[in-house]
Amino acid sequence: MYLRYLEDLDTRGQRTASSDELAQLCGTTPAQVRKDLSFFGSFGKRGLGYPVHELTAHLREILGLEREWRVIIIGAGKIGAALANYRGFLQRGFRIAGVYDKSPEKIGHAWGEAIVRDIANLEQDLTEAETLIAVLAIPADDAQLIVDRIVGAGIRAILNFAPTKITVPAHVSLKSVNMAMELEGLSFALTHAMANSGAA
Amino acid sequence: MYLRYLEDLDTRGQRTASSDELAQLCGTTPAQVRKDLSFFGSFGKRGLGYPVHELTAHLREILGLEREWRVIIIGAGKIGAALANYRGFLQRGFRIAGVYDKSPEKIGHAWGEAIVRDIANLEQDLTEAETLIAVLAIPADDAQLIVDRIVGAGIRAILNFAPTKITVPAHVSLKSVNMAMELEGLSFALTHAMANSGAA
DNA sequence: AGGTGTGAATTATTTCACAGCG
DNA sequence: CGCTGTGAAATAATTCACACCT
Repeated sequence: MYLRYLEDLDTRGQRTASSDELAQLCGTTPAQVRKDLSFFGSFGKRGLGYPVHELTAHLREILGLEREWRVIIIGAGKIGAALANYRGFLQRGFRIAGVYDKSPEKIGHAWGEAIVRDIANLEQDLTEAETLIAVLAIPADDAQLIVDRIVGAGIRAILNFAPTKITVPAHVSLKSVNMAMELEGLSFALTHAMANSGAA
Repeated sequence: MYLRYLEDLDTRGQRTASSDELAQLCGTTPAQVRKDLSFFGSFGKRGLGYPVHELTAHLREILGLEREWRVIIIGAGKIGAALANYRGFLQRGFRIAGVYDKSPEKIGHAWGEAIVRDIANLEQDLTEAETLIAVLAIPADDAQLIVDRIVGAGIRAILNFAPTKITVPAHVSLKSVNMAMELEGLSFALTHAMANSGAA
């Protein structure tokens, strides 16, 4: 999050930013900003704030964004399409290395830059070029099966959009996004008329 | 999350579930399950566990899912399409009440059940039928502007997919999903080879 | 003055452990 | 017995507040 706003500031040519300013942008507190950043090092200058450009580079380094990551998308449905076209990915060093599906109607069709490949080729393709990240955009039923396969084929991180729990070995990182659950959270908030201070 | 798994158990005809079992399913601890549920009431039976069907109903009630929510989708791009087609929404009581866009090529075209409407009609439409939830699937640049408009028109909860911070008044609930940020989290985990225990 | 880095104090969350009910 | 509900204990996260640098 800090990186996002620091990049904005950097683009606008701002040289330094105080913890106060970053807190405002990110919707948190100055103390929080200082604690968070100090966990990784001592980047600020007393009396001045944090050097925007330098800190941006530091955070990129910390997040492992200096290299390019090959990402495969599994599932050439609507969600897969949305993800493949999402500019944010390329801009931040994530290259769509392939899109896979199992349905014959989709295999072979061009898809943005890529061509939809048969999911049967997966293991083969993954051994040819190191690909560690997979985005899962398939129905819930197939999810765990596919996960086991891609983990077996060497995938080390998964971003899951299938609305189901999936299990991975300890050496694999997993993040899940469940859109229905997000809406239910909003339903709860509306039902209980809770306060919200407008954070992002 | 509990609701999701309880519904599964209910469908399979299971009558009761212990905090141990729920913890296993949800990837948490039995103590956590009991604390969480006890916050809302005393649903379990000692020696037996929680009555699945009954608890499911309680949670639906708590989450405000007994009623139907009208949801509008703003932005008829790829992400909007993915969301409009997402079954999970309807299954859980969220009815797509309209899809809006500003681009003339898209307006008027059928779109699943709905027809893409001109975003200029927004205020009008919203006053005709109570609609409190909006899903934002538009580019970052337009986001805050649109948010101000829909909030002005009476929207009280927003699920934001635009990769930018948006600000809302205190009475409006906001959840943001930032896919690039999720991937960056995975990049960090890979770079630092952290452990992960396979939670959902 | 202006603003970081960081121990100490506070507040929140999670886990423990056990009394008590079915 | 088995398993919940819940105070008490242990951890974790956030905020305070101030020494210290520029």
